[in-house]
Amino acid sequence: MTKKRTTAEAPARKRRRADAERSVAAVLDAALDALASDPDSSMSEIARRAGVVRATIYVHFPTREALLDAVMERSVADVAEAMRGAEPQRGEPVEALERVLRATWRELARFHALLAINTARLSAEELRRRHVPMLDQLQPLVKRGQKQGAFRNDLPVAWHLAVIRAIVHTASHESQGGRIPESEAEAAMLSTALSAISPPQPRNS
Amino acid sequence: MTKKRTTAEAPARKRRRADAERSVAAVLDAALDALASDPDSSMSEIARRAGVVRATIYVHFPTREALLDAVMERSVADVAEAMRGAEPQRGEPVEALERVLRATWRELARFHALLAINTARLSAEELRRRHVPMLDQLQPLVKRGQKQGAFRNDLPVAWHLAVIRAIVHTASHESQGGRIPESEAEAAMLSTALSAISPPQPRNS
DNA sequence: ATTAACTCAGACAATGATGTCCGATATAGA
DNA sequence: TCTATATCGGACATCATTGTCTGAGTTAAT
Repeated sequence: MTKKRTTAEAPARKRRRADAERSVAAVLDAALDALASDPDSSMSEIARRAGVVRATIYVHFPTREALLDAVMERSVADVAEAMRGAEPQRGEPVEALERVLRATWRELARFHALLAINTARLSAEELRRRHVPMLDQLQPLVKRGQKQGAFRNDLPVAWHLAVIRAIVHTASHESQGGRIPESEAEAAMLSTALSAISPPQPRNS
Repeated sequence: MTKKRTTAEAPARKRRRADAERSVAAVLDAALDALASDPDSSMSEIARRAGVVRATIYVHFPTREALLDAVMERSVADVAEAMRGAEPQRGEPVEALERVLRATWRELARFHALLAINTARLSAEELRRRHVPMLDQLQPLVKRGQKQGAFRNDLPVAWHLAVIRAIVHTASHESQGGRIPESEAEAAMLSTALSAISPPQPRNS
C-alpha cells in the first residue's frame, strides 16, 4: 500500500542485491501496515503481509526490536524530509510554519499508528531522541519567529515544539477517527497551532 | 505508593469482605505502578508488587484485560472527580477553565503512563469512549465560554476538548521527562491552553 | 554460464505468559 | 466460636512467539 523511496538510504556495510533491497522494503511497508492495525503484530503476520517467509525477515533484521527500530527510523526520516522540502528557513515565520505544518501533517497521517507503538515500547527519552530529525527542522524556525516577535518569547522553544507536535498529532488523530473532516482538521490544526505559540493578547478584563 | 479511595464505588453484586476489598485496592495500585514502569508488566509482576499471589488476582479479575480495564476506569473516575471538585460551572469561563485545568493536571500526573498503554491496547473509539467522564466535565464549560465569546467559536467544541487534552498531556509529559520544571510546566500549560482556544487576534500585517 | 546472494519451506528448542485448579491455612464477621 | 470467604503456594496444561537452523531451489549480477 505505502510506497515511498525518497529517503536517502544510509549505505549499508555490504552491497545488497536488488532482490534483497525489495524484500527489505516490502517488510518495512508490511510492518507499517500490520502495526497500524495491531500494535502487537507478530513477525509471522508481518511476513505474511510482505509476501515473504518469516525466516527471511530475520535475514535482514536480527530481531523484532531491530525491525521496529528500522520502521521507526524510516518513518521519521520520511517526515523530516517532507518538512525540509517545505523550506522552513524561507519567508515570514508565521507563513513558513504554516507551510511546514501542512507538509508535516499530510505525511504524518501514514505513520499515525507508530506513535502508540513507540510510546509503549520506548522510554520517553528514547522516543524523544528519535524524533530529533523532525524537531531539528522546526527548531530554527520557531527560534527565528521568537526573535522577530512573531512567536511568544516567554516560554521555552522546547515547549513550543512539544505543543506543536501535540496539536499536529491531535489533528491527525481526530481526523482519522472521523470526528472532524480532513480539510477542516488541517485548518483547525493550523490556526490552533498558530494561536498556541503566538504572543498572548494583553487585553484582559 | 498511590493512595486514593475517594471514588464512590459501584456496589458490586455481592458484599466483599474487608479483606478482599484491600486486596483489590492493592492490586489496582500495584498495577498502576507496575504498568508505569513497564507497559507490558505481567500478572506475576503486578502480583508481586501488590504483595499477593498471582492466583489471587484472578479471583477478582477474570482476565488480564479485565484488570487493565478496571485500572483505567478507576483512574478516569478519579480525575473526573477532581475536575468536578474544581466546579467548572462557577465564575468566568477563563478562570473556571484555569481552575479545572490546574486540578486536572496535578491529578493526571499519577496516571501519566496509562495513556501509552491504552493507546496501544484500545481502539481509538474505545479510548475515546472511556474518556467521556472527563470530557463531560469540560464540555459545558467550553460551550459556555464560546457563547460568551471568551473562547473561539469558529472551531467545534470537540476540537477544543481534544486540544486541551493534548496540551495537558504534553505538559505532564514534558515535566515528567524533566525537560521543564513542574511549576513552569503548569504555567506553560495554562497559558498555552488559553491561547489555543481563545479567539485569534484579528490584527495581522 | 557461473557463482554468490537470496528466498523458501518447515522443523526445532526455548521461553514466557495466561488461565485453571488444588488442598491447606488464615481471617473477617455474625 | 463457628463458618463462609480469602489467601497462599504451587503445580499444571495451553498457547503464542521468538529466534535458529538446514537443505533445496531461485535469482541477480559479473
